[in-house]
Amino acid sequence: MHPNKLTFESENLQVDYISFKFQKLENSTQRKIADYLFKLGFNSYKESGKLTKPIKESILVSSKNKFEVCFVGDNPYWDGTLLHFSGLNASRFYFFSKEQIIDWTIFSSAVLSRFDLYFERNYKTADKISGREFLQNCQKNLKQTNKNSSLEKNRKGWILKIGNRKSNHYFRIYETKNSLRFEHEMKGKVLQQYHLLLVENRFEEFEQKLSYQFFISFGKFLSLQFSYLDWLVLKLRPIRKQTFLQSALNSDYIKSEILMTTRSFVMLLQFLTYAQHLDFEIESLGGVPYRQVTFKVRDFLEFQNPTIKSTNHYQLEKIKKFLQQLQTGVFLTSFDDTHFQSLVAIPQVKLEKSSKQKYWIARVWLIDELFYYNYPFYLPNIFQTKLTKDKLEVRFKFIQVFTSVNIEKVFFIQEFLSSYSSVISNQRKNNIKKYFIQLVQLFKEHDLIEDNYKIISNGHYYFTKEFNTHDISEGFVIYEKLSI
DNA sequence: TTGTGCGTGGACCAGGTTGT
DNA sequence: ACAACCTGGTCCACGCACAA
Repeated sequence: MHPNKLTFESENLQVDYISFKFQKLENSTQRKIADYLFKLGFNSYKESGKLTKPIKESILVSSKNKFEVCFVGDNPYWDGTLLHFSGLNASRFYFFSKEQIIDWTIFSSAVLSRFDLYFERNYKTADKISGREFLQNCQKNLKQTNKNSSLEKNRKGWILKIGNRKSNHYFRIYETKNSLRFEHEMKGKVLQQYHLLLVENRFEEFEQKLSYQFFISFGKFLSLQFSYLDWLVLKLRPIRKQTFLQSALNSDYIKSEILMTTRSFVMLLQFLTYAQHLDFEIESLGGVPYRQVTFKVRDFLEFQNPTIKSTNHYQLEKIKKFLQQLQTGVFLTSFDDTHFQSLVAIPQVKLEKSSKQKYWIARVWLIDELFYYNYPFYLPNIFQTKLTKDKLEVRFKFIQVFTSVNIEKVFFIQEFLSSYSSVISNQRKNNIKKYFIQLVQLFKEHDLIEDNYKIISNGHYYFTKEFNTHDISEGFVIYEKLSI
């Protein structure tokens, strides 16, 4: 399965409601549908849409059947009929659809009219605020926009309703026993486009589109800094609109501790970016397609750092060592995501000197899937230049903190400075702080961060619109901008 | 005079809201 | 549910100011 494909299963989305509409449903057709669904385990009921408290009448019911559907006819302002599958009934019906045992000719006069999905976010001990406080905060933010919302308490707990029930997109976030449930209700024209995908069994596309819609919709009006939305941030990063920078450095989530030198790790990041644009041949090893890329070692050196001569023996030697290290897999553990780790596993590296020419040629096998991977981060390549030790460490630290899960990025400067084993002068400390600020400016120019920051003083965080070196002696905070 | 750059307003679209 | 209506946002043409 393609890693960039969103499926309900991979995204942990549950189907919670499905309904179909019939512009005109004859009794005979209704009977036929009821019979058909009865055989699949669904009891049929009917209701009148006119009554506020509808009475459920049986059409075809047996105690053997565990599921049910409801026909709603006799509507005000409209003389069609709706067929509702609620909760588990919907998820059962969708299961049958995916197993391709639904005979869609029975439903030929029906159009998909509503589809609900939900995501369940379990409470975690690290959550700083309660679910209720989170909902209150969400509502506070929503009030500043023109979206209408209401926060109510029902017998199960608090529930935040967003949008108009009648509108095409309606959202509810509510408490359950040990989770928050994020529910999205889709209706109308937007949904009707997907009707064909469903009845033609094009589930990959169907689920891809609806999952995408689900994440984007929630992302549009929720403030992502809350821990209850950690799952959403992870989903949105790879599918957001990324302004592609020239020679962007693509990166996945990097661990807060890496077990190698900064220079080697930076070289790996550069190599992953470099390899994207190389010519290749596909070869299969044990059923898995690999890309065999071939390149001159000196070309990679030039890509890595255009300011040094590509014939620099010392630098070439370092790259060769690095390439040989690649196949040992020591780099993998520096990435947080296990799936990504498996993608950057490199089975083989070959170095050879062409007999006629004088340059070294490298052949590297990379998993082909890696090249279709939607990286969560595309960053300016801030390493393509000769860097002093301090500059390099600062730049790497910056990338490392930036490629963390939370959209709030906290830089502890004091801690960073004290990690130096030797005593460092105040002037040097000052320069280090300057390097950090330069990077903040650079990221701001690339529109990768919001323009409000925080500075840390005596352990407290203060909002600010700008800062300079003496404001950040303890540290500072920036916020990643997720444009969707 | 001509070309460039920027700011304004109107057309258009998508989306949500309202009335039946 | 549907159509009519409203709204906010984007895009582009147009025109103005300014420099070459």
